[in-house]
Amino acid sequence: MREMVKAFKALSDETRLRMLNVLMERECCVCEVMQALEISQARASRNLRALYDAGFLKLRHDGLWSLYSIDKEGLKEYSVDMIEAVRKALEGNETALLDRQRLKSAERMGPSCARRPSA
Amino acid sequence: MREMVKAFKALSDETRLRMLNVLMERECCVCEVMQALEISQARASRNLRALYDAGFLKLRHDGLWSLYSIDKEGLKEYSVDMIEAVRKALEGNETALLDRQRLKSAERMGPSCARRPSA
DNA sequence: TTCCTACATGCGTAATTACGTATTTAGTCT
DNA sequence: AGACTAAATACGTAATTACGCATGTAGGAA
Repeated sequence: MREMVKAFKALSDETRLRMLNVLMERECCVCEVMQALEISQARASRNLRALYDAGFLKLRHDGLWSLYSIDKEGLKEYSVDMIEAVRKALEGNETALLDRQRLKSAERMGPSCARRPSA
Repeated sequence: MREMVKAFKALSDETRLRMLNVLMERECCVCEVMQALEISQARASRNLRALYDAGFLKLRHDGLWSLYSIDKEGLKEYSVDMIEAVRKALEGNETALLDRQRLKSAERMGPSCARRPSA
């Protein structure tokens, strides 16, 4: 769950989407991304790391360089069917289970909102 | 592009993911969601609206009630293959095109980072 | 009309996020 | 060793986001 929030948060930024776009071309070092997007080095480094932490990028080191590339498996995790992905991310989650439970019991108990129009 | 950022932003919040989880059960009015998640009315209303604005929910009004339900088509837009979804979201985008161009021309011109290790 | 309910929203505040600048860390070379 | 380069990060700041509280809006019933 926390994982999924982090993943979506990583994708909800224009700079990082542009980075994915560039990395689709090929594996890049930080300064290539920085030049391609015309952003500062610190900004490139930080945003690449965010994508990496969220599981969307692979990282390998070659001497002085940090080489980032797309982790297709990481991206695909949320690809097949987002509805199912959300459900899966929440189904082991205690809070989410309670949410559903409370929704269902509300059907029987008729709380303050019992007069809800029938679906 | 702005659309996609907004969509991911809407999904990058625990409250809203829990809402999707509950709405998978069935269409709900605001106060049902509010009760299921045990959150305030204002919070429920605002976060449902955020999901709606991002294109993930459908909304119909029945008298006094606002009934939200999952818009499966909206969710599926980002479902088939997220890699392709990102690419599509960016391919008409001028900035993104420039990003790619700069990346490619860097190969030829050998800027300050010309000594990048071969891929 | 008046009252009640369901929902939306304006406002202020606290928390989070993004970024630039400057610095640090670490690999490479002489 | 010292110089140079790629990348990471600490710090301060501005912008954004999420929320509670209070209020506003509108449908329905009396």
